[in-house]
Amino acid sequence: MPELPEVEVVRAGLAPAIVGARIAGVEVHDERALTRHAPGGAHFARELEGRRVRAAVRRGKFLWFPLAEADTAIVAHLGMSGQMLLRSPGAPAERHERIRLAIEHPDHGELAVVFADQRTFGSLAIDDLVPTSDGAPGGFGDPLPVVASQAAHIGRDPLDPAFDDRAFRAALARRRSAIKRVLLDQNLVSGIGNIYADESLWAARIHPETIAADLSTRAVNRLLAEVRLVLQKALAEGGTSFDAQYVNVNGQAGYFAHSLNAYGRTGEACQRCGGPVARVAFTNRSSHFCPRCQRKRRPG
DNA sequence: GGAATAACCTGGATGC
DNA sequence: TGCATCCAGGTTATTC
Repeated sequence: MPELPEVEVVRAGLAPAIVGARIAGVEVHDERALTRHAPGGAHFARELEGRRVRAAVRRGKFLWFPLAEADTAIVAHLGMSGQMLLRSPGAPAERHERIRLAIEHPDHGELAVVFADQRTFGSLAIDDLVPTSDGAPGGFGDPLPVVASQAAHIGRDPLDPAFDDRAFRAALARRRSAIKRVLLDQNLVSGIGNIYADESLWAARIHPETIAADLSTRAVNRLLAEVRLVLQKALAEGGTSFDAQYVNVNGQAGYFAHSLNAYGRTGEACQRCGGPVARVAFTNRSSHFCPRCQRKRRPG
C-alpha cells in the first residue's frame, strides 16, 4: 500500500526521466483512472500533448508534475494499488494498465510512463497550481511555493522541513480521537497510512487507542521522532512490499516488509518484550500492536 | 467543526 | 473443482 516512502521512491525514480521531457502522446485505456479529472479522457490527452514537464513533486502520498510555462500540473494519487512504471516505447501493455504517456527526454530519448492500478482507487488529473498558505515550497522536489489544488488541503508530511511540530502538538491536544485515527488524518499530517501508523506507535510504545489529547508533550515528541525514523528507514530500504501491489518505477519490490515490528505480525513474539503481537479491528481495517509494551496509560 | 462510518474496487485467500 | 464470502485499505461523502 503506497504510503510516503513508497510514493517518494516512485517520485525519485520518475524524476530523472520525466523532468524536462516533452509529452508526445497520451493513451487513456480506462476512464476510471481519471475520476479526479472531470472533463474526461479526451480533454486530458488534448491538454497534455506537446507540453513539457518542469518538476516531479510530492507531498504526503500525492504526486504532481508541474507543466512548463503553465500554472497547471499532472496530479497523481496511487490509491491502494497504483503503480507508475517507466517502460520502453512500444512495450507490451501492463496488467491493469490504465493510462500511458509517451515522453521524449532530451537526454534519455523516448520512454513510456505507464499508470497501472489493480483496484482503481488511484487516479491522474490535470490540476491548477495554487500558492501555499505558508509561503514555503509546496512539496518535495520543487522550490516554488505552489501546490496542486487537489493536494492543498492536506497537511505537510513529517519529513517536510516546513512541518510545524508546535502546531501538530497543539492540534493533538484538541483531539479526543484515538491517536491511530489522528495519525491517519491526512489533513493534519500527511503520508502516514495503516502500516507506518502501527510501526510508529509500536516504536513509541503508545497504544493505538490512546486518546490523542491525553498524550503528554514528551510522548508526542517521542511519537514524532519515531514517525520520522520509521519513514526514513523505510525510504532507505525502498518501501514496503507484501505482494505485487507496490513496486518502484522499474517494477522492483522494496525490502522494508522484513523490518516490520507490528504490522502483519499477529501472534508473533514482540521484538522488544516477547509478548504476542495483537490485531484488533479498527474502523474498517486493523491495528497491530503489542499489548504488553504498548499499554494504555492514564492521561497526562 | 469534530467525529464516525460507509462506499468505492479487485483479486487472493479461505471455507464449504 | 467451483462457488461464495471475507479481507486488504486511502480518500471522500454523508451523517450525527
